[in-house]
Amino acid sequence: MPFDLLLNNVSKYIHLDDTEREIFISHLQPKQIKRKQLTLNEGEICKNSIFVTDGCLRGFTVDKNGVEHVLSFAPPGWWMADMYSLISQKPGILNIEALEDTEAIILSKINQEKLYHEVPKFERFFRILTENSLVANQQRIVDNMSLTAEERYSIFCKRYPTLIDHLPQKQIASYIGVTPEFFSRMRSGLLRKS
Amino acid sequence: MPFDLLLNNVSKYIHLDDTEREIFISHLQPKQIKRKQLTLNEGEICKNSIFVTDGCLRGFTVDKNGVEHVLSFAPPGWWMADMYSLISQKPGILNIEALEDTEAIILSKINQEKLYHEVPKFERFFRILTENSLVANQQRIVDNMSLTAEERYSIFCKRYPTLIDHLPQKQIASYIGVTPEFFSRMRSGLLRKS
DNA sequence: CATGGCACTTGATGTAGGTTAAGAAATGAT
DNA sequence: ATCATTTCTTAACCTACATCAAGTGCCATG
Repeated sequence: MPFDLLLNNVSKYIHLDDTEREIFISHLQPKQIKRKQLTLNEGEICKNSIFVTDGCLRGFTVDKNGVEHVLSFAPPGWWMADMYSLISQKPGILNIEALEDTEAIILSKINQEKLYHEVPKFERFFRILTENSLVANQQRIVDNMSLTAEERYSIFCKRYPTLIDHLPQKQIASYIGVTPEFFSRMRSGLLRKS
Repeated sequence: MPFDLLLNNVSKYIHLDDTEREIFISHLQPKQIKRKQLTLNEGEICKNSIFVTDGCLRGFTVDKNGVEHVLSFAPPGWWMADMYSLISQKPGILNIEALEDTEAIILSKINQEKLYHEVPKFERFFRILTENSLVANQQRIVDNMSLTAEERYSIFCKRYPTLIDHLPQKQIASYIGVTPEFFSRMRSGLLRKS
C-alpha cells in the first residue's frame, strides 16, 4: 500500500473509519520528483501539500544577494509546502526541490478544502500539524538567537540523525545558518576535540 | 462592550450567529494584569490563551546565560500564549509579562476544547490563527538569516508602527536580536543619515 | 579516460555585532 | 522634591562568523 505511511501519520492524531479513509485517499495523488527538480518556484502560488514517502525534499528561499537559505527538509513521513502561499493563495517565497529521486503524495489545496467539508475531523488534523510546525519554528527562532552555530549543529544532529549521513554538508550549513566554509571548519574543529 | 474587540477579531474569519456568540462569551473571562507582573512563568503549564484589549504583553525566554529573548509582543487586538505548552500541556519555556497595566480576556484551554465541540467552527478559527503565526514565524526565521540588524529594525518599524513609540528600546532590541548597546548605536547611526 | 563541474577544505583577512565599563538621562517610589 | 532604579548612550576592545581565494578530491557525462 503506497498510502500506508501517510495513513499512519494521520492516525496518530485522528481516527478514521473505512468510509472516511476512502474519501481521504480519493483526494490524493502520487507523484514522482527527480533529483534536482524544482516542484515549486518562488513567485508561484502553492497549490499542494506534499507528503514524502521516499527520498527527500528541501524548502529554501533565495535572498537579495543570491544566497540560499534552507527552511526545512522533508524526509519520508514529513509534509512540505509553502505555508504562506498555500494559506493566502498569493505568490510565495519558497522553492521546493528534490535532493534525490523522491516519491510523494499530493493533496491539492482544493481537495484539502473539500476534505474539510466531507470529513470535518481533518480541520483538527491539519490544525495539529500546523501547531506542531509553529512550535518547531518558534524553537528555531529561540535557538538562532541564543545559541552558537556549534550548538545549533549539535541539536540538528540529535534531532535529525538520519539526515546527517546522506545530506550534502552545504545544505546542513544553510539550515544551521552558516556558510559552507565555516561549517567545514567547525566540523574539523569538533572532530579534533573528540 | 468589553468583548467587542475580540468579537471583531473572530468575525474576520468565521461568522457567528447570536447563540454561537453567547456560547463563546460564556467561556471567556476578563483579567487585569499589572505592569511588570508575570502571568506565565517558564516551567509552568500554559492553561490559557490571552487576548489583549488594552496595554501590552511580551513573551520571552531566558537563555543559559540569563539573557532574555523577546519572541512576541501582544498589543490590543493580539493573542498571546506559550503555544508549545498550551498544545502539549507540558511545562513551557515562555515567560509572559505585562509591559504596562493591561486588560485582557482569557480563554482557558479547557473552555477552548469545549468550544471546539459546541461550535466546531472554532476549529477553523484557531487553525487560521495558528497558520498566521506560523507564517509570521517562518518569515522571521528567513529575516534573521538573511538580513542585517538594521534591515530587521526597519521591517519592525513598518510592521508595528504603534509599538515603536511606547516600547522600551531594550525590548525592541531583544526582539530584533541584538544587544541594547548595539541597538542604541544603530539608531544614532540611522538618525545621522537622515 | 579525460574533463568539467561540484562539494569540500584550508588560509588570510574583513566586519557585524558582542562585551565591558562608566556616565547621563529618564522614570518611579516615597 | 529627592533619591533609587532602570534605561539609554558612548567608547574601547573583542570574537564569531563572513568573504575571498586557491587547491584537492570526486563522481558523472562525453
